[in-house]
Amino acid sequence: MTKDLPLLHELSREETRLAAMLKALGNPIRFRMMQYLAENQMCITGDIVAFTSLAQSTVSQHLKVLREAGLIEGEIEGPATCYCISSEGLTFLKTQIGKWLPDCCNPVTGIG
Amino acid sequence: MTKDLPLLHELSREETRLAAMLKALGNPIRFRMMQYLAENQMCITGDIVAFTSLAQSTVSQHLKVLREAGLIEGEIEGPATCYCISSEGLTFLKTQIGKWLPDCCNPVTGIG
DNA sequence: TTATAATATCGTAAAATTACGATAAGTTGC
DNA sequence: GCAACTTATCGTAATTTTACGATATTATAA
Repeated sequence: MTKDLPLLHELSREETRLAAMLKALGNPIRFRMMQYLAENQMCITGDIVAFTSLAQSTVSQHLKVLREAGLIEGEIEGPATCYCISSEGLTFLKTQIGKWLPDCCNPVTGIG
Repeated sequence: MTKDLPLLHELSREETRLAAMLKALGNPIRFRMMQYLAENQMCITGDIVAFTSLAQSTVSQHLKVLREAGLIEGEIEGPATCYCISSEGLTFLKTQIGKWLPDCCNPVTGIG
């Protein structure tokens, strides 16, 4: 599962999680899905399928990527699955990005 | 160049740029390269090649991705190229992520 | 001009991602 | 039990990404 990076040292656990989140969000469709989930608070897979005009299996696959990255949470609601944005995940993302590379290019002061 | 998203509406210009940055940073090697550039303020391609144990052409390709995402800047210094983190780019990234999905899961208060 | 040095680009093979249809798995109601 | 409904997973083709060696390209020095 964990591939060796051809670098002098590995990323920390937190850095690895952050990079995985960034990778998941780097896909425009998943990026847009997150926005849709935020707008609607929560929704079921079928809503997103209707929203995207993608095949149901494709949407389910994208949701799996977002879920495994810890960006969304899914709960079974009867025959459907109800997805919502993971508050913990989004907080982690914003916190980590906010303090990322602090010695360089501070976003408030511009000093770095 | 611009692919149509199979979604009800496209991403804005800023959202598209943000997604491209996230995609570039989603690769662990490029993520690590950014850290290395931040640690060393700036460095030439050869430094990163020695740092990573990747082929020179591969490193050059990754640097191109980071540069096209607006995350780093390269300046020709004699026969070499001197790279540094783009202050504007990193500021954009942090600012955009900071205010992304504001109606959901505020990182400070947790209300949303 | 020639040689050296550093990097970018080209061509290509391997790996990963993306998307789809088909199918399986689960829940609800009869 | 069965049928209807929703979603997840499987198998697979097309595309993209990644990595490499080989080859330009550009700058410096003699």
